[in-house]
Amino acid sequence: MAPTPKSDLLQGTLDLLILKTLSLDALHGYAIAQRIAASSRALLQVPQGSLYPALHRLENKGWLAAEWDQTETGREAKFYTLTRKGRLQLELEVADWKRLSEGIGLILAGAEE
Amino acid sequence: MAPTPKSDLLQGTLDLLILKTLSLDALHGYAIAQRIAASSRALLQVPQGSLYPALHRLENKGWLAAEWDQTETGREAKFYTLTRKGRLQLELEVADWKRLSEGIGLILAGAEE
DNA sequence: ATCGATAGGTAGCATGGCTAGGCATGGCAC
DNA sequence: GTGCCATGCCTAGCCATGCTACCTATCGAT
Repeated sequence: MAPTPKSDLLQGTLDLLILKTLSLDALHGYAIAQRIAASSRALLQVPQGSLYPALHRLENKGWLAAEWDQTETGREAKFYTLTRKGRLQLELEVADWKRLSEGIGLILAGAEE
Repeated sequence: MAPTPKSDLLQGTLDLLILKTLSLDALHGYAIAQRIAASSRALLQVPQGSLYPALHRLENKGWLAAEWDQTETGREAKFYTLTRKGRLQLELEVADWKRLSEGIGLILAGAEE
């Protein structure tokens, strides 16, 4: 499949990815990772050991709410939804990302002054 | 000037910025920070407490070489140049950055599957 | 004389993702 | 029927990296 799956992403982007993904659908953790991989055409892959701690972190910050429910296949899973604070945070992180990627883009383009 | 100068950038991008900046010119540390700010139209700003340790780190990894010289204004300053290894590393980091920013772009665009 | 800009540096902290494990269940192939 | 893979959740401990907050020194302009 991908020539270099290359697991690690940059610090700080994981929250953004999770928040954005959950802004479209309430999902359980495992499905979040799948959705991120699918939506990014496998460019980004989130290892479980990064995902679950991140979900707990975001929940502690009040950006996500969790509840146990059943998946379509009848299994128990913890579903996460964005809170109002989470939506605000998502907007902030999107803005930060745009600033950063624009800045880096300028520099990589070799813009002088 | 910028509404939210917002100091901190994402972890992992600093090396890329330094390497790219030095790929165009040999510069001393202080000038690197200025160049990054100028090239990014002040979107990105590197605090000294991040910059100097990073330069030492990159030098230890063999990606930069340093030597003391004089600035145009006659001051002593430590000028850094990219090594061959540094150029290779730059290519890697540029590729990683593209993968990441493309991936995030897809997700923010709401691409499904 | 003093202040801002130029130029370099350090110590210590906090964050946050990774590796590497573990646990449990369900469905499918053999 | 049993063994394995996918699904689903989790934690401990490490380590890399950038940040804040300092310090030092020189130079030019006020």
